[in-house]
Amino acid sequence: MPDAAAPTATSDPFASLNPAQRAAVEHDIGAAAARPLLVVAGAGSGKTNTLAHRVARLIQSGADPQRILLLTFSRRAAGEMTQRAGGVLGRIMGTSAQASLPWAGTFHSIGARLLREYAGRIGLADSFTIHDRGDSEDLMGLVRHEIGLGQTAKRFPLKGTCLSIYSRVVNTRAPLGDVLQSAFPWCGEWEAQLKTLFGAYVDAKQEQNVLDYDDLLLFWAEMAADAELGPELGALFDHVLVDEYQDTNRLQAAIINGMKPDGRGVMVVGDDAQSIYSFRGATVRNILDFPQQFSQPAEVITLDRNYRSTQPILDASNAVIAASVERHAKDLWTDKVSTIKPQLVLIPDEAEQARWVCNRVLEQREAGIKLKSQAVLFRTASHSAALELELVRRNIPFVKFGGLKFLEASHIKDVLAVLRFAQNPGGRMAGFRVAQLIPGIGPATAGRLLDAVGTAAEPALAVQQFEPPARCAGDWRQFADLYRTLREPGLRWPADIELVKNWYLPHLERMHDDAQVRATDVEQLAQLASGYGTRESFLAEITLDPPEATSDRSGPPLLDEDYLILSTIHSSKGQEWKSVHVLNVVDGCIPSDMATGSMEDIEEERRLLYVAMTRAKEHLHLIVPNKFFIKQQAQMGDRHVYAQRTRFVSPAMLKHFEQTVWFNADTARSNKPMPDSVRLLVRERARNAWK
DNA sequence: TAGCGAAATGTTTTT
DNA sequence: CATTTCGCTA
Repeated sequence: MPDAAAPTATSDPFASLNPAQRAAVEHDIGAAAARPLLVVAGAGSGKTNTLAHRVARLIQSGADPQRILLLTFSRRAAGEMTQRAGGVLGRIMGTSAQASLPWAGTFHSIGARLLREYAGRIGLADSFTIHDRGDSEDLMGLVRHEIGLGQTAKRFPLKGTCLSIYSRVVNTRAPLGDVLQSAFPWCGEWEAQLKTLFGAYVDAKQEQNVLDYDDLLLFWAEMAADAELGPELGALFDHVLVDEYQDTNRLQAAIINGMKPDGRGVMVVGDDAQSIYSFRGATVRNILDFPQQFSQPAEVITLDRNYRSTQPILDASNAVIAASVERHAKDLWTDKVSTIKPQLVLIPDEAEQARWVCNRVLEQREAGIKLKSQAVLFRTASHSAALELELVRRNIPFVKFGGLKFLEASHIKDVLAVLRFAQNPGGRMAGFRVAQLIPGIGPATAGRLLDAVGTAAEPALAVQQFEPPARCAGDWRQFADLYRTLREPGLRWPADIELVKNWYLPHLERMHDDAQVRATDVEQLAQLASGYGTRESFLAEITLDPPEATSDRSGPPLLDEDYLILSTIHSSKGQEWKSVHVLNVVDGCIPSDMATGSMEDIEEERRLLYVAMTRAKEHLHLIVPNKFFIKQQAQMGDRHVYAQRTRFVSPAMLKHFEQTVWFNADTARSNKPMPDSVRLLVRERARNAWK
């Protein structure tokens, strides 16, 4: 986040704040109880900084850091906030001691912690494991199959769709019928069957002692709504601070409301203009309605001074967002003058787009902007494919955020499944996967095994005694021994993962040609694991906060090495760069043609473009390829599509942009030859990365 | 019933 | 196009 006014060492650490930020920081300090507070913080308005100062100020005025609940969007944000608050605190108290905020984290991770602590009280075994999206889908698929929805006369929604519907129902707290009508109209006819399916799905989860993402919020909300537990939970915390409030859903609002019905000590920060997670059930209504949500009205403070971008960039961004329908009105302003307007670059096609971006990135690098200070943003992970090829061809190192995850690789899933099965023998998805790693064991045998384990008092014993088909007896012995060891109480983490690794590697070798590469990943996972205290916390954290960046073929960039940032717009949230390129700013990509169904969808796409644009500090380029390649459904095959500039940049807004038309990047290159020195340097670096 | 080869099928964003 | 699902054979 923007370092608004980076506080300098002065007698008053709050002197650097502007009046609005200061008002937020000082809100009801010294009063008997803080009234609820909504801070509407525009992009780049020093939101993180303000929140960190607020936390420091609370602690300074006597609040107990152990009793501050700080809910952030990602763990990275939580870490940043803790660190900054610690910094401010250090200056106040004259110590360098870190403010330790034990209750800082995402809704989901805090939920997992609370549930673990309260498990006994709500009839949950505390050995529960958490299903990630993939596991949840698989379980949904299994249940779907079991109750015979697989072969209905007309096609029944796929498991992924079913899970999306279920998740939306839970997160929006809306009746199934409404959700189907508004978000999944083509599934409307299946309402009754879906209801049965979801019931069975919930039963399966409970039987197996597993929770999915939604349960972490749902169970927490249920506790908060309980007459006895709700007040008890609320009493754990004197202050509840929520970041990125525009991206919370109704379930999350209910959690806050249940814990703090009078809104005492509740402070939320967000920007309705940056709400981009409605597909996850987030509703902009949360922030719009917040002022009236509690038994007493909330105070509202608006931060509209932007410390990030130049005025021309803000002018263009303001123009884009001004067209949206409902919002807390605010126009961002700054005193950063500049004569450089954002560029709107018209380009023939995607290949030229990739070349143009590479040229421009290198040019800017020559001009002193490090690769790390430049980012390329796009709506969909696959939009960067052509660019990635070009970057690799030119040996420009990059790291990509969003899109495919480490966690989704099958070999990583395998290893985690073994650990999960050891942690929670009732978790069938994990057990099912693990058993089938052994050659000779398929779905049927695996099913028998799980039945045996499920009814046994001592799971390890059941595994020992299980009799698989004779031909896999040897492999089976090895697994049974591993499992027994993993279940032994004396085992000290991370010894577990070493054992699993040794057992798994031979299987990996047998199953995959590229076992080498995969083994490296497993090794990496083991490294990661050693950073956690227990198997339980490792499993919980890794599913709730997976390592997010994937750096493909350009080689693993060393930490201190310079590399370009590629990111989906969603993953770019809260970040900033000196120079930002936005790819495919055309109708069909932004707004995505998947999201042109309702007006709300389109509004969200507009905000998405706004978020992308407001990431830029000095240089902003919106690139509009005239023609782009589309991998369409079988109907017409792959084909080129002629695209229009996005509808969100209307003709009236063009005055805010400098338009550039690029017919052919080859000609362009001969006009502006790319300096050889750069190419050589970058190549050398890339090569050195392997030495 | 395991495991392989053939056919269909569908594509956003993420905790 | 690449993954998942289906159906067949050993």
